[in-house]
Amino acid sequence: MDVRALVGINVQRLRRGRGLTQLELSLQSGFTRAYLSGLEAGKRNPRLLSLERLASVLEVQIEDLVRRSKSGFGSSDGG
Amino acid sequence: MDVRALVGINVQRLRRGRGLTQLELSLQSGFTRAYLSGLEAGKRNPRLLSLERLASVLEVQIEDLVRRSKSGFGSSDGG
DNA sequence: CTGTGACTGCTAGTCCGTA
DNA sequence: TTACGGACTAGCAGTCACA
Repeated sequence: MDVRALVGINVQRLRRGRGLTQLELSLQSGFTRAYLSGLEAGKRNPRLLSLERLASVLEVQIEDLVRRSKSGFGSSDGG
Repeated sequence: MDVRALVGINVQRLRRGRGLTQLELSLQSGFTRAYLSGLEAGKRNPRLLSLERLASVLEVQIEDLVRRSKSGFGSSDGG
């Protein structure tokens, strides 16, 4: 699981959780809709301040964007 | 407190905690020493994958890099 | 309402020298 | 051991058009 995909999933979940469309989030965050689409798809490598901006609009901490959802706990990162 | 400064502080603390110099961290992470210097000073805006790389070398999660140290809890962000 | 490809401008990150 | 600045390269942010 790529971190980018992880962030994408979290953003989409958070966005939908707040009943927002990509368009609405784009308006509030200042990012374009097309960019958010790619972001949620895990195809983008956002900057720290971009993450901050997103977290702010979604009313969460940055750590909530990079945190793994619990669908299997413990990283099987053997090395 | 800027997020960039926050990350910088965390990186420096974690690095020193592991007894590493900037040079050693640069070797292990692949980033240049000059860059790490600016990063720890909070002057850089790293990308998500860069954060991941740093966290990996420091053996922590990305969230540990963006998390606020508890030196006064509660953001007075009235928002 | 959302995903994708080509394009342009900006900047993250590199390399080198100095204090 | 670390901080700072300038020129350079590669990759990303952001846009438009199409489905």
